[in-house]
Amino acid sequence: MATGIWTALGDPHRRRLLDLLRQGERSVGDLVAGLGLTQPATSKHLRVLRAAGLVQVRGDAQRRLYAVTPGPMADVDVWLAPYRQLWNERLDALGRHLDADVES
Amino acid sequence: MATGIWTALGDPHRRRLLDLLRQGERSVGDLVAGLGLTQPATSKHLRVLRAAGLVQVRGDAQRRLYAVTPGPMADVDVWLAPYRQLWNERLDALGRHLDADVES
DNA sequence: ACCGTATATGCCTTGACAGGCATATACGGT
DNA sequence: ACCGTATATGCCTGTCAAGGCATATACGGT
Repeated sequence: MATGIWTALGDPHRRRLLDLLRQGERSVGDLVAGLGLTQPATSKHLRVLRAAGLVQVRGDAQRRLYAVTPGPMADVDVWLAPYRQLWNERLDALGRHLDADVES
Repeated sequence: MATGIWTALGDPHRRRLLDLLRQGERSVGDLVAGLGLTQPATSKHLRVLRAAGLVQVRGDAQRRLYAVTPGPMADVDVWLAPYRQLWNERLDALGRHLDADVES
């Protein structure tokens, strides 16, 4: 059940992997090239992402095609939501402040 | 400049701290009680949050009152945005699928 | 000046994680 | 059956972060 979504997203390499996968399915080889890490290291990151439910795998002959499954990110989004409201309030306040400056 | 926003938010205790601070300013003592950790451990978490620009401190006699400054979370939000679009598409697709089922 | 309260910092141990290399496994082609 | 390609796993090492305890610092009251 989406163990460690934050941990999974905490690593920059893994975020980069997801960004690469946003363009569509990619083989591990492609991802290795895109990451600059070794193949084993890349595979391990993919494992973490899979465990977190953030990616899906599909076998294609000896290749494995990964695709992003963003569902679990909703958890992060949900946590973030109340704060989004907070920082929007502050931006609004800033906007009003600037408007007031202009008017004065 | 908001170093390690993901790292800062990665720890559950720190997220809990932020959730506590969402209600308003709190002293370290209050936060210690709310966390269940020791006071030094709590202070260290607060240090990380401060370094990430997620909280602000204000001195009040010997107490230090912390308040949340959610600005840096926008970075996370920005990163998340394209995926939000992705999972909304999927939810929409699911919705259409269910509608189709209902219609059939 | 001293003391108590509130908070921060230092030191230490432990556990988790990343990444490299070597190796195992999966699979198709011949 | 064998081989090459593609990917996963095991093992090892270094790094880093968390949390506990002891201690330093800040500050107000007396």
